[in-house]
Amino acid sequence: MTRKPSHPGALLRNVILPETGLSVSSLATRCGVARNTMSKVVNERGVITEDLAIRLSRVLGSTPQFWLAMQAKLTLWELEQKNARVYSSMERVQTA
Amino acid sequence: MTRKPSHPGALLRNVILPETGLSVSSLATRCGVARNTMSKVVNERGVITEDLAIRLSRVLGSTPQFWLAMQAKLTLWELEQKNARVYSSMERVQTA
DNA sequence: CAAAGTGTAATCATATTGATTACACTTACG
DNA sequence: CGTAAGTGTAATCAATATGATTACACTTTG
Repeated sequence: MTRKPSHPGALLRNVILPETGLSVSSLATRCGVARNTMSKVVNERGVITEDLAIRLSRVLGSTPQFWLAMQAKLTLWELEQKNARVYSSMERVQTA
Repeated sequence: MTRKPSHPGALLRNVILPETGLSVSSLATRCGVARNTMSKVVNERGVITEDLAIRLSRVLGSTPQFWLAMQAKLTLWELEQKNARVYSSMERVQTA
């Protein structure tokens, strides 16, 4: 049981926006999404979808996989917490 | 522009199911999902969600990230094809 | 003051996800 | 033969997710 992985929005908010000098609004505009959508992500109330991962990578210059992997770590962690019972009841198949 | 990445279902269908001797039905049961859901994935008409990635990793013994990464490659490829115009119209921010 | 940026909420249309149910087909086996 | 198990597939449905739009109130900066 590890610590809760950080939300991609934290990286945007704490590092990338300050570094680039971009505002939430301008990042949203550049990515072609609503300001609201980007604000939710930056404030850790929204999810990085495949589409947004591509858009962020185009504008900010990393790979879509980077953003998706960061989001996946968090989503997987939350799911494991929520469904721990269910998951741990499943048995591993013998690899032969 | 690379070739279309293979669907995770192909790996299940061509390698893992034969290797383990599992049927689609029994894999579905072990994973705790409907037979229908698993059949769609195996026949490349369904998506590996985070939840299913965890279930598969529990039963088959790889990491959720493995299944998600494989799915993501395909999903990203399809998105890039579909929205090529939109994505290529976005400008990269100067890294300073 | 005014303008720009911000967080946030409500609403809405659309899409996704997965269970359920059903049908038809094949294969194995008594 | 017939019966059971496995299969692909489709329709339906409920629950959820996603994101645009609109709106409001607040802060900061010129």
